[in-house]
Amino acid sequence: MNRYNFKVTEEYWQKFWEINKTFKAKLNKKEKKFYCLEMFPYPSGNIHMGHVRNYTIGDILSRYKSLNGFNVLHPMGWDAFGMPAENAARENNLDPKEWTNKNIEIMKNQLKKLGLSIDWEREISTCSEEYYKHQQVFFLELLEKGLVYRKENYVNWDPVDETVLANEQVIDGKGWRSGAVVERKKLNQWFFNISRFSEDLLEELDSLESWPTKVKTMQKNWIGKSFGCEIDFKIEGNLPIKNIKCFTTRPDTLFGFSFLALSVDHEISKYYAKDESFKQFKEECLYTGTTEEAIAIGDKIGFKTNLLAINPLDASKKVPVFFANFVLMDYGFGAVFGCPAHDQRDFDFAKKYNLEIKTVVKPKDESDDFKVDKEAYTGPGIIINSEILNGLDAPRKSVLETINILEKNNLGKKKINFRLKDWGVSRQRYWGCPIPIVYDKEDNAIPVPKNMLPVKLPEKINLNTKGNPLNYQEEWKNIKIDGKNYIRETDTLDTFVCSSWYFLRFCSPKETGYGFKNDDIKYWMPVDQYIGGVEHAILHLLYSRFFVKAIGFKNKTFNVTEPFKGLFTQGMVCHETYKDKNNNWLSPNEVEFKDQKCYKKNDLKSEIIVGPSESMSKSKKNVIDPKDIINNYGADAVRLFIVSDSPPEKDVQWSEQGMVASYKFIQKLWILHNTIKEKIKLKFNNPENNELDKFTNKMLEKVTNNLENFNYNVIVANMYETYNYLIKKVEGNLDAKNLLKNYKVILIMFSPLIPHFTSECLKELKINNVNWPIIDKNLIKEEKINYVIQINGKKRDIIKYEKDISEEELLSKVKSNNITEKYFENMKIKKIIFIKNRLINIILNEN
RNA sequence: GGGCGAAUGGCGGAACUGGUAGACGCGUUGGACUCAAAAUCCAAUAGUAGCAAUACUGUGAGAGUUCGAUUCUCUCUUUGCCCA
Repeated sequence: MNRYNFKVTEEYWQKFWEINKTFKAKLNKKEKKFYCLEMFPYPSGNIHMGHVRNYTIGDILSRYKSLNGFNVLHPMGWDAFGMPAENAARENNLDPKEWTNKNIEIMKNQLKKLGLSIDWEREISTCSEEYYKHQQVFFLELLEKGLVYRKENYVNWDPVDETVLANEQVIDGKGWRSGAVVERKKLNQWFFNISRFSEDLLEELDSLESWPTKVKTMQKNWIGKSFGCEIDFKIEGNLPIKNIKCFTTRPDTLFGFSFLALSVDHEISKYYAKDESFKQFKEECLYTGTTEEAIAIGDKIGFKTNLLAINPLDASKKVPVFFANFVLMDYGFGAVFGCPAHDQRDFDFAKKYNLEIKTVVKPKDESDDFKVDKEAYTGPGIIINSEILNGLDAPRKSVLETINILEKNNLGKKKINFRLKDWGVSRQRYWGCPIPIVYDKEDNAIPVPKNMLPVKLPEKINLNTKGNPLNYQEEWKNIKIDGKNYIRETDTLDTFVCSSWYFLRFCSPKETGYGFKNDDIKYWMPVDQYIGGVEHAILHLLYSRFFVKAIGFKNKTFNVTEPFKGLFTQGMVCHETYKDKNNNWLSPNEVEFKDQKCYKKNDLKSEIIVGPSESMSKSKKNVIDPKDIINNYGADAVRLFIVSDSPPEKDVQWSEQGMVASYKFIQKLWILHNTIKEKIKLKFNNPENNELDKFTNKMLEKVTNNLENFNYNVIVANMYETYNYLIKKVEGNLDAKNLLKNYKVILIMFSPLIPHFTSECLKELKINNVNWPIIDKNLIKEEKINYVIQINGKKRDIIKYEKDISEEELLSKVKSNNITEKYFENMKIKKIIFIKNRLINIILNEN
C-alpha cells in the first residue's frame, strides 16, 4: 500500500469533472431545481481564506443537493469593476482591464484547485461588455419607469479617492476604502428611487423565513419606518415666510416646544446667503460631517435667526428659530421642533443657548411636579403641563390623540416617515459601467438611444489625472446623435449596481438580446441558498432586493419578488496577530514559538507580542495564503479543516495544528480504506450480525440532519467517530458483502466534504452512479434502551434493558440494582416520574 | 442610549421538542516502538476527596418555574455585532 497522494488524486478528479462536465446545469422542467449561490469575489489577485470558507460551505451544500437528485445551479463569476483595479493600474501603468482579467485567470485556477462543483461555463465578469451592456438597458428601463432621476445633492465626498460615497460607505465619518475624512459637497447625481419601495422592502422581510433574524433586523432598522406627523408651524418675522413644515414622531410633547431648528440647507437659508456670520456658521457645519453618527457625537451648534415660530397648540407661545448643525435636509423636511426636556440632543442644545426646558412627560411613579434636570427624560410616562393633553399615557395614547387634535384643526397630519434614502449611484471613476446618458447644450439629460448601446468604456487611456479620467477623454465624451452634438455622462455606476442583478444573469449567462431569458428566470429563480459574509447584510442585499422589485415594476412577465429565498452568513477566518517592539506587524511565517513564548524566526532575542485573534487582513499581516496551504496539504484537507473547528456562522480561528490534524486524518482514512479493501477481497462470510448496519444508518441520520442544518463542524466530528468505530470494527470478523454495502454509504455521506478522496475510494471499489442513501428506519430503532435512573431528580445509574418495559418492571430493576438499592433503605416512595423508554425518577421520603 | 445575539474543561466546540453535560478535535501528561529524535500507536485528561468502588461540586452571577434546567422566565455582569 502506498501513501495517499493528494496531488495526483485531486488533479485527476478535477480534470475528470471538467472533461465530463459533471457540474453543468441544464434547464430541465421535469427536475426539481436548486440554485446555490455564494457571493462572487472581487478579482483582487489571489483568493483568501474567507473565499475558501465561503465556497467550501456552498460546495458542500451543492454536492449534497445534487446527490439528493436536485438539478443544481452552482455558478461563479467576478465582481470585476471597482477602484482597486483603477488604483493598481495607475500605480503600475497598466490597463485596468488587463489587470483584472489577469487576476481572474489566476483566481479561477486557485478556485479550481479546491475542487468546487461549479458550472464554469456560466462564468460571468461584470466588467465585460457582454455583461454591462445589459445593465445599461436596465438603467434606461428604470429611467423610463421613473425609478431613476438626477438631482443636485449634498454628497459624501472622499477627497482622497475623489469620489462620492453612499452613506453606507462612510464609516466613522471616513471613507470605507481610503479612510479619508469625508467632506460635504454639492453635485449633480443619478439616483435610484429605492425609497419608493420602502414599504415593500420592509414588509416582505417577514416572508423571508430562511434568513437570519439578525440580518432582517438590521435591514428593518436601516429602512427605519417611523410613525408620526407633519406639523405646519406658523412663522413670524421680517421674511416672506409664513410656514415651516416639520416631521416629528413625538407631537405629544408640543407643549414643551422651545425652539425650531432648521438644516443649513433649508430653503429659508437663501435669505441669509449674504449674511457673513451665517456663511461662517455654514462653513463650520461642514466639519461636522453628514452621517447620523457624526452628528450625534459632535458638538451641537446653532445660528439664531430673528424669526419666531408659533406653537400650534398654544398661539401665545412663540419660540426662536435656529439653523442647527444636527438637522439633516434629507430626513423629514429639514426642520425639527425642539423639546429639550424629552430629547437629549435638544436638551444639550437648549442648555447651550439658554432656552426653556419645560417638562411635559413624567414617569408613571413620579408626582406631577416632576422636573427634568440633568438629562432629558425619554422614557414612557404620563403627559403633564400640557393643558388638553394632560394625563394621557405617553407615548402610546398621547401621540395618536395629539395627531387627532392637530388634524381636526388643520395644523398637521399623520405621516409615516422612512429613514431609507434614495440610492446615489454616480461615481466619479473610470473603472465602472458607463451611464448611458448624454447632455445637450442646455445640460438636459438625454438617454442614449437603445440602438447605440452599449456605451463602451474607452480602453487604454491615461489614468493619471485628477478626479475622473473619463473627463479628459474628449473624443469619447463628444458625440453626435442625429447630427446634434452632445456630451456624454462621465460618471460611472456604483459597482453595487453590478452585483444587484448578477444572480439573474447566471440563469442566462450567454443570452445576447437581453440581460436574461424569462424562461430561465422562471425555472431557476429565486436563489434557494445564498451564502456570504454578514458585512453585506445591508448594502448588497437591500440593493439586490430593490433591483428585482424595480425590474418587476410595471412588468408583468417578471414575477420574482425576492431574489434570495435562503440566506446564510458565514463567519470570518481569524488568526492571531504579531507585533515586534517597534509596533510593526509580523506575518505568521515570520515568527516561531519556543517554550510558549513567541520570537522572530531565527532570532531568539527579539520577543514578539502576540495580539488577539482578528479577522485575516493584509494590513495586520495575519494572513495565511490558501495557495500554499492547498499545495502542502491538498484541497480535501483544507476543506475539512475550514469547516471543522467552528460552526460555519461563527468566526473560526486558523490553527496550523488543526490543519495538520485534518491532513493526517485523511492519511489515516486512506489506511483504513486499504484495510477495508483487503477485507472485501477476502469475501469472508459472517452474515449474522447487523451491528454495522445499525451504526451506518444511525450515522447517516445524524449526518443528513447536520447537512440540512449547516452543522458542518459536527459532520467532521461524525467523520472521526465513524473512523474510530470502523478502525476497531475491521479487526474483527465481518461479512464482506455487508461491509462493502455499508462502506459505500459511509463514503457517500462524507463525500460533500472531501469529494476527491471519496471519489477515488469509490472508483477503487468500482462503484459509480451514486445517490444519497436512504435511511433504513428499522435499523435505527433500538431494542435495548439506556434507562436513566434518577433518585430525587439526581442521576444515579443507567440500566441497559429491553425496550418498552413498564414502570413496575423498571422500578423492580432499580430496587434490586446494587448501585441504587441502597437509596431505598428506610425510605418510602412518594412519587414516580416515568418516561417510556427514557427514564425513571423516583422521589423518596424518609419513613 | 436602543436593538439583536453570545457566555459550557487549558483551547475550539457537542448536547433532538426540558430528561446520561463535556461528543469530536487540538493541547497536555504517561507509556510502547527507537541508540536517539521525528512520525506512529496505546492510555489518561472538568474540579475536589479517595487505593478504589464511589461521593460531592460544576454549563458567566443571582433568583424563579419544574420530579428534573446548558435548554424556559426575571434581574445582573461581561462580551460581540448593528444602529444611534
